[in-house]
Amino acid sequence: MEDIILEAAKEKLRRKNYKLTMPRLSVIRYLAREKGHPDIKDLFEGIRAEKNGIGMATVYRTVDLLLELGIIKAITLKGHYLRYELNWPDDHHHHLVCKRCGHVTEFGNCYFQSICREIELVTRFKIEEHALEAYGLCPQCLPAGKDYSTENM
Amino acid sequence: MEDIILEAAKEKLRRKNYKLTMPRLSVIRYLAREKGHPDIKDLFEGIRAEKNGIGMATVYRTVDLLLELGIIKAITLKGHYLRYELNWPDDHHHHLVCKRCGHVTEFGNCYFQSICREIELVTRFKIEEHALEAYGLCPQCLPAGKDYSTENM
DNA sequence: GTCCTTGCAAAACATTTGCAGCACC
DNA sequence: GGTGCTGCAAATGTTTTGCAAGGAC
Repeated sequence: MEDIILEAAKEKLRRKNYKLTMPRLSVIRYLAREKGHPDIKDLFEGIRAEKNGIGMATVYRTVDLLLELGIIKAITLKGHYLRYELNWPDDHHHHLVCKRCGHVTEFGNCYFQSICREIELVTRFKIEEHALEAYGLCPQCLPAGKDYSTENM
Repeated sequence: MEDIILEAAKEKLRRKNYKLTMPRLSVIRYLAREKGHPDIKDLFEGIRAEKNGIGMATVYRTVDLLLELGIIKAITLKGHYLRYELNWPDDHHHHLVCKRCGHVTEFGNCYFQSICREIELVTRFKIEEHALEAYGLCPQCLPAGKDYSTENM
């Protein structure tokens, strides 16, 4: 699993004459291991904990590079720092965020493509990508006994 | 038009013993006038230009308060600062951002409610709100002669 | 008059840059 | 041995806080 990403990453780096160095490897490994959509500080602290000596500046530079090469993706959630995840091929999903504990879950059902052309005709934009985030309460934070009705959207 | 928001704002402020002061009024007026989804710096500079003397700290505090009272809303776009807009009642829309010039357009077609319950059943979350952002090229930035086909999403 | 609110300055925090030394072909 | 990469420290940029003075009610 992780190997697919790693091989693809090596290839993308090589193609632009970048090296697969320890910090770069660490960031990819960390993201492959931690499914929790860490932010830049989580990355820094997590990597520093396992392998002392990495600097904050290096994490910023590494993340920028991996983003640019499409090896990782950034997700933007309401009022928080950017969070990062690996960019698996053909993995189209969105995020569901618990307003109480902050836990992030992924969901795949996305019917945006089906209305995309309609919006393109109305706005005359050419749409290239999109992001959808839903906010609510996760099963753990949801008081027991309440049902799952949809309102206030 | 603007009066509706202003009256609602006054009422919400009064109810919590806050006053309708000049900076608060300026932020509301600025957002009513400028449709361009300004960020915090735009607000600061725009307001300072018309009425000298406002401080950055005040803009931060004002925006926080107006957000808390639901008088304005924040929108989170990829890799940029938070942007703000007035919170009109019953106005459900999303944003379409030009990747080249940064221009933000609104669109109203949103069929997320119809799949919301499906996602709630799968994830066991209770969904309370959502945000959808689309990124692409606006008509001005789109090279002439190209068509509006949908791909790479 | 009483609080709340403000602007300014300073503090705290986040991000970027410059650079000498290291690591890897 | 040349090139790119790193960690550190310093510079820069952003947000928050403390506080005395001013303003809304």
